[in-house]
Amino acid sequence: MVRVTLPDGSVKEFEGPVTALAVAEAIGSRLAKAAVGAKIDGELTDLTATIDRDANVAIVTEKTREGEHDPDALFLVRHSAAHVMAEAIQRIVPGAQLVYGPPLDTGFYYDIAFPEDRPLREGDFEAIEKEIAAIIKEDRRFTRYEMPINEGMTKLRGEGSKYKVDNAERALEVMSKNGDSSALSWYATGEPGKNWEDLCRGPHVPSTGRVGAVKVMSLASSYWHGDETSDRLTRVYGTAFFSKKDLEEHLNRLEEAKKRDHRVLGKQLQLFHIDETVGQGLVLWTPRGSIIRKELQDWIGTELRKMGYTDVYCPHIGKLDLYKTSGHFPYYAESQFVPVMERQFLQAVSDEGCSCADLGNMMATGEVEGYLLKPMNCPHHIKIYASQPRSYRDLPVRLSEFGTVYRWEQSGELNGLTRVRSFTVDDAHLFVRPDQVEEEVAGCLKLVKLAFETLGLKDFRVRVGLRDPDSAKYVGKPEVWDKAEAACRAAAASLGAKVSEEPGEAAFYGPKIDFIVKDVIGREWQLGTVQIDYNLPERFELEYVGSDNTRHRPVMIHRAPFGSMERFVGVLIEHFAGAFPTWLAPEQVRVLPISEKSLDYASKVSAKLIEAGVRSSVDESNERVQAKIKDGSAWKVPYLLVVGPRDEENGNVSVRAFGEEKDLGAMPTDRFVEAISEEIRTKGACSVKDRIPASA
RNA sequence: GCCGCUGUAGCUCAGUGGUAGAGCGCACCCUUGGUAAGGGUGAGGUCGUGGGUUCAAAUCCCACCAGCGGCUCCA
Repeated sequence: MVRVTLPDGSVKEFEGPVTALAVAEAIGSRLAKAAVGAKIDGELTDLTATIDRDANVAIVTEKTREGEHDPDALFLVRHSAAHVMAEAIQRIVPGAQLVYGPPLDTGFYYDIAFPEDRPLREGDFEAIEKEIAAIIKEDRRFTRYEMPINEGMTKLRGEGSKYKVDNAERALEVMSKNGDSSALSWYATGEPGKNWEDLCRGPHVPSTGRVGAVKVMSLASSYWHGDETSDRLTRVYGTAFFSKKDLEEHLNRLEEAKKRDHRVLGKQLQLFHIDETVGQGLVLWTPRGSIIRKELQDWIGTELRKMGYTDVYCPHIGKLDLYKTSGHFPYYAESQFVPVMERQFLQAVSDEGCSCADLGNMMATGEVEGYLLKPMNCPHHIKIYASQPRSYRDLPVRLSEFGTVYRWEQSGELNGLTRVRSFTVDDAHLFVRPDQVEEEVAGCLKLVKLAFETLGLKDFRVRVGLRDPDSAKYVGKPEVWDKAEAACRAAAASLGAKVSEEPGEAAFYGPKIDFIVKDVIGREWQLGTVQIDYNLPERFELEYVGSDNTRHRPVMIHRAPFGSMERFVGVLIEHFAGAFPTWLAPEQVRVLPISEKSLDYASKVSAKLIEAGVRSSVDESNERVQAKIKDGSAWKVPYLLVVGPRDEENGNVSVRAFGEEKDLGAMPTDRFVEAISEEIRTKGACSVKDRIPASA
């Protein structure tokens, strides 16, 4: 007797072992038809899986009861689509060896080793999709079969794919760790031995016909086991849905996301420019983008003064010795710009024909002195702290600077504003007594929260970056690290957001709390960060005099609520899709005269706004107002003021707000100036729109 | 850094061995128009850079530079 408990709590009893499909049938024939898989005691399985003991069983169908895509169903369809695509590709390129093909959040990929003389090209996509369509049409059953380990390994070795042998070995390793069963499993699409098959743990949808719509998306390269010294593989990305309609919707969403891409909008809205003549990853802030950056900077600066920070300014370079003490040089030499060498050494080096390695060594030993473009601001700030004796009464000392740093990122990593080689950190370093750490960290987190909340950034996660116990790249004693990590954990827990702990993500000098957001194409970027550091104070022998009149070591807190201005603005561009809130908008108001006759009045209105500190301009073009509106909308200007003789007579402006289809009606110019000033001052907490009665 | 793809007018893109194209934008003229494109005329490109093949190269080949998608890295 097998008792099956269904998700609604009801129980069905069966004489003996049953398949999930039989359970579905017992519930209803429509459900059995719609079923693509099952969840047995929480584990996703094939519909043909046997239930031989009492269990909780849920039948997985395409959509949930609420009509949404079921993530488990999507997993099944994509995992199955990966098989179908692999078969299609092997039909087209017979020598292609399959490596690994997992489902992803948005689709799936298959890593494949292609013969050198027959690489896969994007031109092959059409043919692959045609084959896929044919395989789907054949509607062959996904058939699972198992083999004992020895027999299975013999079979795999006989087939001669080192990748599959390796997959099996890895699977066995995991299985033995879990004390799991002792069989390898294959899935044939159709009949084992007759049709195409792949070593796979499953599960899959019942048949290829259930894979509704597949699209081959892109090609990329990868390494076997992610190891760059190992085989290079071709990663074929695809996505799959149960229906063509869902696939099309997904592709449309991708199109829409592309329009929000900060690199696209940055060009379109003239927010920044990256010029290959200036250099890769070196951002030129154009006037419009500079306004956004400066508004953010002024705002956070005001908040910092309220919180007791003081501003400092530092040069962009420092002597190698400074960075030897801090630990940046030579350990991070590869991720920095090469040092600037003093002239006399350069001369000597060229005369003596030194190699790069020699030079590196000489710089490391101090035989040759040079300067480093600063990869971080902390060493300079530390020296400001150390420039005078400090009493416990002076602490915390909070030094802030929008400091520009330089890092030699790998060329393949550079990406618009989000990964660059020169960026400005909204940096500050707090030198605190040990008893002040908790409160000061809390203050830093409060600031990050304020920044994120004001801008409406809700979709982020918090990561506590801990040290990797197996790595030697960290400086400082384990006890000190334990203390700092405990402090980070406690502070993060107080945030009330989803927090994950990730070993290996710490800075080399200490653990950190990072705020991470996703961009429009799903890539994650670290923005704000708060880091507790017991190590640099040690390395630089920082001190303060305590109430006991003896010397003590301060603790440092590194923090940057935005992270870097470049990355933060990049993320904001995507967050707002280029339509910035009024207080940040490069152009806040554009006045559109109905004809040349109203040009004077338009200029007067605009002058009034500018006088009140609003960024305003007049569209003087020889166009009809319709065209001016279209143009103003394209630039995503928050407010367009249409003015004609009618408005001039009454001292009015006719207001049109970005994103509103209809105009909001006329209002006295002075009142508009007042309203928008208020909107800007409150950073959008109140809006011009609230003050205008909608026009009839 | 590695693999793949791409590079044509300010922007988006077509052209694929035989004298360089479109739309938008820009300039000028006409139009003086009340809420998402009024009309006309014109300027603008040694086809990313450098080599090579060819009677002839934007087009084919090689190298480099840059961008894109990944991988790897990421203080």
